Amino acid sequence: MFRVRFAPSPTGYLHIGSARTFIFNWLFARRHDGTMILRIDDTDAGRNTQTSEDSIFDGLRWLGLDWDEQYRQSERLDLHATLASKIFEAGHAYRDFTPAEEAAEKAHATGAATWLCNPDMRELPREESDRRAAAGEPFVLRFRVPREPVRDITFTDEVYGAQSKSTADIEDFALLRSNGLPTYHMASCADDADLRISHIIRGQDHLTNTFKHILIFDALGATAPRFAHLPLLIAPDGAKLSKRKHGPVVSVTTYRDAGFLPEAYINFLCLLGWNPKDDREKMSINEIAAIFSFEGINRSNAVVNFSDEDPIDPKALWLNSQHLYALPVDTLASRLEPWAAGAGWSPAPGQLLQIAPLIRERMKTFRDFASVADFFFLEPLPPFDPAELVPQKGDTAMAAKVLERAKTVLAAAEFTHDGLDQALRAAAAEIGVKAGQMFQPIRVAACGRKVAPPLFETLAVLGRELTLVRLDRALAMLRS
RNA sequence: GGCGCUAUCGUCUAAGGGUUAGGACGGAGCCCUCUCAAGGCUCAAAUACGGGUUCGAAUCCCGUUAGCGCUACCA
Repeated sequence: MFRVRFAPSPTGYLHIGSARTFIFNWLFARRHDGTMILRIDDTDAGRNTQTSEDSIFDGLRWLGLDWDEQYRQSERLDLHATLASKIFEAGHAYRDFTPAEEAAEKAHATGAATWLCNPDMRELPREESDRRAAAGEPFVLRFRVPREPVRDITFTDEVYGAQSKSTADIEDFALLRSNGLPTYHMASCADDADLRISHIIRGQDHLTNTFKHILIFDALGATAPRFAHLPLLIAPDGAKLSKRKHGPVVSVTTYRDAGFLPEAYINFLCLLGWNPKDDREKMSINEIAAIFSFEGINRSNAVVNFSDEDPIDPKALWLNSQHLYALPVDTLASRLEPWAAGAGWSPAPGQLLQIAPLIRERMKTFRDFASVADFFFLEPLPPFDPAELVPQKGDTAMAAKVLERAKTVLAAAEFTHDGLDQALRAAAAEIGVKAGQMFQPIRVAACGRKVAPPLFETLAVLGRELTLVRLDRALAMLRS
């Protein structure tokens, strides 16, 4: 039985890289009927905030992906302490009484040179260590990285393959801070062992940490899980995505607020660093879950292609439009409701159902809804330049003639696609203008602009009464 | 600095010894067409560099360069 976990630390909002990590874990769990665990890694009390935790849940809720078990690291401190002392008692860790300031100074003094350990502390006799601890002297518990002799720590990453690192290059890292709280390495491994995590799927920034983690699992007498590291998401400038430097593009809420379909956004994220090995692009999460495997994950970082002018990756936009188009009309209509309300409109029952098919291929995201569908809801129309009413290769007189003729024809025509098609084409022929010259003034009169959905369907939805009112108003504009 | 990882069109990627190096987004053009979209077709666009191994290298090896990561009592 496979068990995986997503372990965010609540120190910001849900980052898109974190969201992707969650998704890949979820995919792996669902693919293998495994268990998906959400664990809040909140051992750094100083940096955690409730707001951040809320925004992580908000983000996950929007994505619509579930999990099976949930834990909070701060509620498991006893376990961490117990396992840390187990490591200490087994001789795999020692107390380092060096004051924090002094340690920082020392690290500074050596420049950026590799710091391995403080031999004085590492070799401190147990009796003295016990005595000083009993006297209340603060200490950091450090892992005693085996180095006599030096040996290689190895593991096989599911994505990156065979990995190896010499213990000569691993410093004696901290397990417990001087305030008694576990470090990330300690808490994470203790929980992973206790929760019997079978696969750790996380960002590649943890690849080198894995050697330390294997050391901890060994010291604990636990079998290390399998590891799968994911290539990172980076900015176009090659830097790691950060809020400070790149702004809101790194938050999933940006995409939610931009009117993305969560399923499309998930699709987009999946295609960053993973591919199905065929040419499929638009896929549902379930389609992906059915074929997901580590083999499809590549090893180089992926750029999220945003810019100052456009904070959204064009491919994400395209994928969203594909998902939008694939939505059944009634589903689309109901998804449109909040956006109509957000624009301040109150659609009549069934109105969105009529509008949806006319605008579905004209929206990249829901945010386009307001600008694409406004004329269905605004009455009267916002002011527009009467010159817009003039057709190609025509003049004001032609516009007026067209609108006059349209009035009489539309007063009688059947308001369906075919009825309007026949009536208006016949009218154009009668007054000697081209079809396009006939349609354009009517479109502008009815929609308030030149760019709109196809005329016949649009008029059919608008209805005879409103159409005639707008034709009259346009005619009046022309005459004034 | 040390250690680790990575390197195919602008971007996401396919091709794991033999291909005119394929697809997608974006860009350009054409077609379709009542405008705009959508759709169809076409074009431009890549194996970082240098050495090997091999009959043959994007693919394997070494080096260089570049990027990223780790090097905290952050995660």
